[in-house]
Amino acid sequence: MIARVLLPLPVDHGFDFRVPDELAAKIRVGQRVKVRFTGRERTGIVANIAGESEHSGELEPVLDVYPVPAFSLPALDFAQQVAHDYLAPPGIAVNRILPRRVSARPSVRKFRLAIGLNAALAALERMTRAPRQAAVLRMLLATGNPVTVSQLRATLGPVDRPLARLVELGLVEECTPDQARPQIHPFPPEYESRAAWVDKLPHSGTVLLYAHRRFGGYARLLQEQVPANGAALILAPEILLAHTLHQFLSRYVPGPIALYHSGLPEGERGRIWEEVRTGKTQIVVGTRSALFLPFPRLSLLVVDNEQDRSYKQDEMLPYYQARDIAEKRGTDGPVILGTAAPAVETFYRSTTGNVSLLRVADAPAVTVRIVDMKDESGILSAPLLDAISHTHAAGDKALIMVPRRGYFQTVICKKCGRPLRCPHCGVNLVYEASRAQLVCRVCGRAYPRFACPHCGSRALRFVGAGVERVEAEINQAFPRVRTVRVDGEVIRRDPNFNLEQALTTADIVVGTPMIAKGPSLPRVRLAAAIEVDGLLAVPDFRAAERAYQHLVGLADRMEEGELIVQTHYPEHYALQSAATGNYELLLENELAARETFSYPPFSQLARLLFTARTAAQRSADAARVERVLTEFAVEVLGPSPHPRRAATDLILIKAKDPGTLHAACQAARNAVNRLEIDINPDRI
DNA sequence: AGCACGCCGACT
DNA sequence: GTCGGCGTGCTC
Repeated sequence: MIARVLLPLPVDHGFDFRVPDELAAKIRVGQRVKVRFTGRERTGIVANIAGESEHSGELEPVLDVYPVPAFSLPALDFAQQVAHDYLAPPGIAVNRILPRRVSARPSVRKFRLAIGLNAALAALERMTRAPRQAAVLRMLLATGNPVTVSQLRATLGPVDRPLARLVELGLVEECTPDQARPQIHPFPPEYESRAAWVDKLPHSGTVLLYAHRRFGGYARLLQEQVPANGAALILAPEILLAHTLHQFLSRYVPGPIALYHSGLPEGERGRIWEEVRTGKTQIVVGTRSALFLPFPRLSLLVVDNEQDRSYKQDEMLPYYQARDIAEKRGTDGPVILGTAAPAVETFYRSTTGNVSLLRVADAPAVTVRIVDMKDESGILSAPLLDAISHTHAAGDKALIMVPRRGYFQTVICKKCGRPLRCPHCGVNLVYEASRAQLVCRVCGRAYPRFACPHCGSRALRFVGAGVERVEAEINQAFPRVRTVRVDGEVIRRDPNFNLEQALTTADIVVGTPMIAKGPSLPRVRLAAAIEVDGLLAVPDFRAAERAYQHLVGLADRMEEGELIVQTHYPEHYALQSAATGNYELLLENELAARETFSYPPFSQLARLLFTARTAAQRSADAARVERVLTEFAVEVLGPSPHPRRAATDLILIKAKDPGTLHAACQAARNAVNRLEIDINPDRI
């Protein structure tokens, strides 16, 4: 008996190992095993079990079998299919997808009072010499609901000792998973009309659900259309949004709902994985990685905010597009692609047949005003300043979106007119206001004393506004308004950052487009998009579409109110489309442009990244690949240097159909060594 | 991925 | 004359 094992190596095949008799009864396809390979111990996934091997040499024995976590057969097939479709080594893919271990208990531990309210109050009275225990008890009393340790820690500091003592005294107890579930609320009447689309939903196939405020409908779907033996998976593009959706659905849907994403501790992910495989957990809310969970049968699959670029995995192999592979995941019921601003490619598919469209006319009560900046001076237009002061006077909140972090967009030499670039990376430097220095976003080098590297001049001009500069301008114009800045840096420092929470103490949020994602926020009555032209100018064929999506997303963060769009190009179709709610205007213009230049949906794209060390080697590799590609019906663009990654060149290839693209990429892979393949990239 | 094998430049 | 660079190929 032999086992074919997929090891985490950049090769396209598995390796055979002998199964010793004592493991023969135990070993199963999909399990993780320990083997000795090239002299060292490694773990891999069993892809096959067979009588004998075709390998001619001696076989090493399987050393150990780990029964859990394990792939189910369909889940293993799916993972291998994805690896194949995206030309990723199957061993790397399956070993990344399967969690490494299973923890016994949830890492998110919740505690609640073990005694009645009055008894707790009495205990609190007596607790004069244990202030920390008293604080914990007080917080549990105040919330009434189970509280997580991290919540306690966030407000009270270290709580492990007092908590343990309180449990010992019998005043507090740890919740079982069932007890930790929040109370189920009755479905609010105002959601009924928003959820009406549920009755019109087809029972199978891919559905583009073009609607605002979709959460209520999802809750109803989970209640009504998931059979007792079925399961449902709901995807959100980011961890934060998955959290929000999970919280919402947990309030209205009885039964446990698991949350699964890459940010969870490994053992926790393994625990949920096994609960899903054994059918114990039937409803999961998660990010793209949840698509690989081993559901025995899936009755419903939702990809919410299908247009979001976060569905593209582009940090590590396999570089898959979750929205696309969701349709290959296989369900008994429908695959719902939910959005209020459909991706052009998805909407186009709904007009050509294989996706059905369910469109709900329910735009929120937001008026859009486009301000022509040709008539304005400064960064904040007069109408915006006016709107801010009115909003603030009414006690309402505002969101200001700026497409760039930092202070200025760039710094230009007054003498020779060139933007200041990093001498090492060749990309434009950005100004870091807090330390008054220029920094390179690619390599991180800082230039505290700056002069033009080209002509040596010290006379510089700072152009374009970033989030920090807009925040400063608002603080200057409205000294009494409390602002909060939200960008990647803020989130990195505080991963638990919560915009809704921040708005309880702040009046205005100034942030990058990340603030344009998520459900509506209470009391926000004004939103503004500054320097929208910067979004439209991004060198990417999807730039206009993205600008449109950001504007719709920003408007959707208000139940009602006004969106102000500042631009030098007020007649641009993407802005007009967002302002009037006329999606077809965007669609027609985009489709025309993409047909002309042969971009998706009229072609299939792949990016080939050449990563050989020397520039000479990279261009030799690229030339070789170009020669190979002449055999295929593909268009080749480049090579050109990668805009953000040092020592990387890229070629873009366009093909008419996925099959041709795949074959061409395969040939390129075989032609050179240092090559990464990114099929259907989210940016070009 | 690691590791060995193999062919071309600066050194005890 | 060797040490060592990394391009190429293989590992069950």
